[in-house]
Amino acid sequence: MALNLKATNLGALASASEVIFASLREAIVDGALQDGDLLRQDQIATMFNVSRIPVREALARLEEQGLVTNQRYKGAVVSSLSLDEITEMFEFRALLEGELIRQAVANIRPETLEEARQHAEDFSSATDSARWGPLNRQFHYTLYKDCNRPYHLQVASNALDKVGRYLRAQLVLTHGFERARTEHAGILQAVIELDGEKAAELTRAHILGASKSLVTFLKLQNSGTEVVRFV
Amino acid sequence: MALNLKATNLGALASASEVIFASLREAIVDGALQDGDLLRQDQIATMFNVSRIPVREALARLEEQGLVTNQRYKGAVVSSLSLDEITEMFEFRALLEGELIRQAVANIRPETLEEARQHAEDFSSATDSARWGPLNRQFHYTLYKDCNRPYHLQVASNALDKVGRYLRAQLVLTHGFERARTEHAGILQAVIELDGEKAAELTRAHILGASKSLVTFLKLQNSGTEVVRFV
DNA sequence: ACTGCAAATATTGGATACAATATTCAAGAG
DNA sequence: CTCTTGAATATTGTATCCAATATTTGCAGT
Repeated sequence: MALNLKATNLGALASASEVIFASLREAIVDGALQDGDLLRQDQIATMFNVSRIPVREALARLEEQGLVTNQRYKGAVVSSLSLDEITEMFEFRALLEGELIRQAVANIRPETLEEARQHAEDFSSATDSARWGPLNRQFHYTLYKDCNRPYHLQVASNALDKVGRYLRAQLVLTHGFERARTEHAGILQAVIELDGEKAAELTRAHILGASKSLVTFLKLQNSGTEVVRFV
Repeated sequence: MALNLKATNLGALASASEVIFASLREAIVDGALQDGDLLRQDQIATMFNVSRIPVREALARLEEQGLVTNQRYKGAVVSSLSLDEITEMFEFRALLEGELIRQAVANIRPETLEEARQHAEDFSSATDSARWGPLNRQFHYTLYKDCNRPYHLQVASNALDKVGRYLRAQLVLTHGFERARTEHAGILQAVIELDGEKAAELTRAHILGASKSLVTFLKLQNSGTEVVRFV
């Protein structure tokens, strides 16, 4: 008899440390926790009603991802990036995501195209700026989906996580949103035309353009005395 | 009074979990621990004369790096890569390292050139095949050093770590060593000529060529019944 | 012998307890 | 008052212990 159950793999259910890791990660990526924020083991443990052991494991993982910096006997802080580091991250993304979309175009499926079109529309029509970041991500990563290169995708995704906060600032504070709308349309069109090279070039330009406007903006901010918390 | 001491930063000294992490990582990267090997917390803890707590943190970090796979309540095993995954890793390295060397050539310093020349020579003349892996790495990463892109470098280095074992197999078991000698000379020459584009192209070909011969070799092995442990 | 079950053992995940280090604060010297 | 210094407090790193789960072993029935 074929056992027809959608068996959820119980063994794979999340452990406490996994839940905490995912939760902290999300908070950092989308800005609920900000650069330099101190992460106290005890405080986090209390929030999740666990001991510090799984918290420490989560923090170790986050440090390995570069989202958190640990100082022995001092504690963990949310990593912050210098202007140079931000610039480098965007260059990295341009290199990698350009390649991703080129490969994806070679294998693109019609459903993926339709899905991407829908995401582009959702992004365009979103009025709540808090949703721009995730919708932007969905659009791009849907297009990359068919590239058939899981490791490339994961590395790209990690890199995006590290600048997620800054990217949101760019969308919200530098008219990045309006520009992204038209640039997304261009990328989508290139993919529809199955022109991988063009899609790659537009994607790189999209990312590097965002970087440029973000850096310009941050330089202006930095010339003031106060650190700006863009949320 | 100026206190004239060479102060070592005590706070930066390694914790138990860091030592264990580094140790396990090295063992995995250079093959002392092999694909599928089971890592028992208790056993490792005993070896380092500590409790399981720091071991668990080290394993969490290793998992985040992809060198180890954890199964809840079952344990951690050294990650193994399928042929497709190996192929992808080498493609990734080709993309990234090509870019690294191009950027490095643009900023290359004479000392770096001299150092790379020396490493190429050391590699060429090494008779102990156990040293080929590290020497190969030194040659390439010396050339990348001046690229001024620390994040790119770190990601490339992580990717190399994940295939370090397989790369060693390629050098030792497929005449990769002889080919690498001449290919290194070509890359070095391109860098000396400050031809970044050529250096990048040769580096990509070097990596993809190694991938091809490795995959061919592994396919042959896999057609047999036994898993081959190449050390 | 082989299968199915249950107790025994082994192993991991996490809580509690303690040691090592950092930070804060108050008292005394100047 | 300001600066130094040492005790008090806070926080992290690790050991020990217990709970949850997996694996192995022994035994009964066939």
